Amino acid sequence: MYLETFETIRQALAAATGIEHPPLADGGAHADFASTIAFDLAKELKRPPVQIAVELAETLAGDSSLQTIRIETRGPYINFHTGDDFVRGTLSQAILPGYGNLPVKPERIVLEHTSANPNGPLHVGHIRNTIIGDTLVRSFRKAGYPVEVQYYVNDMGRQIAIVVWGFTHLDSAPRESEKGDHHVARVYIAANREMEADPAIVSEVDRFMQKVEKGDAETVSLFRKVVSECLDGFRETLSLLHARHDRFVWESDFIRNGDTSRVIDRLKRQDECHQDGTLWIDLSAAGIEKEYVLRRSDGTTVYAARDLAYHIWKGRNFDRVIDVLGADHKLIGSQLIATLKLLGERTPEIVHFEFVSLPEGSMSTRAGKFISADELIEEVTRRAFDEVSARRKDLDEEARWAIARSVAIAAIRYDIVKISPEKSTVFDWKEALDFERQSGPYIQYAHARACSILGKAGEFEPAFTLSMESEIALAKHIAKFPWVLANSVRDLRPHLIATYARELADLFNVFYQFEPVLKSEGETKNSRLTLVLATKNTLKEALETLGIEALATM
RNA sequence: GGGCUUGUGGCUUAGCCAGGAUAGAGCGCCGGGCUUCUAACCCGGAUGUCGGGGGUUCGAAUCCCUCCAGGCCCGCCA
Repeated sequence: MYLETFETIRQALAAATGIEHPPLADGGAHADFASTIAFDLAKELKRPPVQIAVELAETLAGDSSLQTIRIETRGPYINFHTGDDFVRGTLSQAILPGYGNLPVKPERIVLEHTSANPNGPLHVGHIRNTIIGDTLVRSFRKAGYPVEVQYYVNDMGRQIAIVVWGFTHLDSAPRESEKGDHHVARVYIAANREMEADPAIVSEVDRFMQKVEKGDAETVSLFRKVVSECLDGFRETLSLLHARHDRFVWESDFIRNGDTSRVIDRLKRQDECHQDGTLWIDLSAAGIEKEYVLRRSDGTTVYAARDLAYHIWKGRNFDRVIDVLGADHKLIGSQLIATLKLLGERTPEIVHFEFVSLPEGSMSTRAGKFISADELIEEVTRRAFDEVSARRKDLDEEARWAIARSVAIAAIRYDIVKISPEKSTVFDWKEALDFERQSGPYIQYAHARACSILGKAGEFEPAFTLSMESEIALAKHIAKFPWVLANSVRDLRPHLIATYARELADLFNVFYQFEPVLKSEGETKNSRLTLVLATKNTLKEALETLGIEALATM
């Protein structure tokens, strides 16, 4: 109802003023919708905006498409108030499964996220990428787009060569029940220590890199083995976080299939391409002064070259290419885009997020300075179990663990997604372990409360007569869900969904506090039950878009 | 040094791109509310030079300039 009503008013405003895109916004505390168009016209008509607003309001009142909308002016502002039909329309949509789904679109999207180097477990910085990426994937799918999710496996970088050196030169047996990614990290950290002590090892690592690029079978299989071991660990962690990739794309494939040398050959024909030892691209025309090196003087390619091949492949197979990358990739992201433009290829839309650091400083896999996602999940789950156990003595242990696991992921995902990606953050255990307001569990709890009421109510006849302030406010917020989803997808900003879901839970809790449902009667009871069902459904859809389970009980 | 980015009550933050009506929340603090649909809840109170300064505008947290502070980047790493 929100999107439709918004459009109706916008068109009426356009018709009344002749302005093609009249300003119209959410009315906030003042109204359902509001326009400041009188300010714009005041300058043009050289008349006071208040007068213009009054006249415009009169014209709009005569518009047949706005019959159910109350129009008033407040000084120069024109405010629009929706009526009963808006609430009725909203609730009848919101009680249906899949509420918020937007029309199916033909554009196919490939979205790449996480793509951490397989040299150690995912840590609390990496999962910011995962959670932003996965929430975007879910949002896009709900918004009607077919999406393929890819993980780009950097399987031939220097870090992996270091790991391989460690596996072949150090005591590298896995420990009892050690996850593959943690095992790889241990060897990687040890190998780095050895390298610091003996710089001669660097040339041995270089040899591994040359051999893998040439396709030396034994070396390739060594690389594959350690990378696979690490990826198995990643998959386990990602699955705990409810993030799923459709495809893992291996970087080395773009060497083997010739795509990398093909893109370099194409670039050689460009004036911007220079070969003086290294092969590099001059992107100064795009405002980038840094040389974009694609090939080393020893003839091996660098990451950037393979990344170009990967992006060309994505661009040719999909209509939109979206990458979620850390802010440290901003420069190379713009270099990548500038080079793809040079070649006339499709360019990616890149969502950058800022770093997560620890109170003692930035994280480093090499130095072993990080909090792994696995540790985080384990600790938060333990705390959630204590919390559930304290509240639900009626449940057996297995049931409590099940709720705790779900609550823990809700807490983690929400804690991360609620912050705008452009803010750098310092990881804080206290916040990670907070299950109260502005948390994932808080929203899950509102959903569980709604489920509880509906479970006790049994069958009922939908009704739409709402009159209390908290009822109307809740219904009007439910109306905004498709609009918020559309904005989130348009701006590539998943945290809008997080904010929305929290506000919805807030409004439901206020309604819950003041208006009894099961103890009310007749039309009022059915209307409140309808409102509770609509809320439950919207909370569920919003939570699932955030990758959080909508628990029926907790 | 250059580039990008962030700076909003004690702490965490929304709002900024597409400028408008008293700057929203949460934590913490103070005071209330469970024989009532799950208190992971709700209500009330105190707390703000929206980093500083200048500018544009009828109007600036929002746009521009400048300064200050934090983060990130500036590899033949990825």
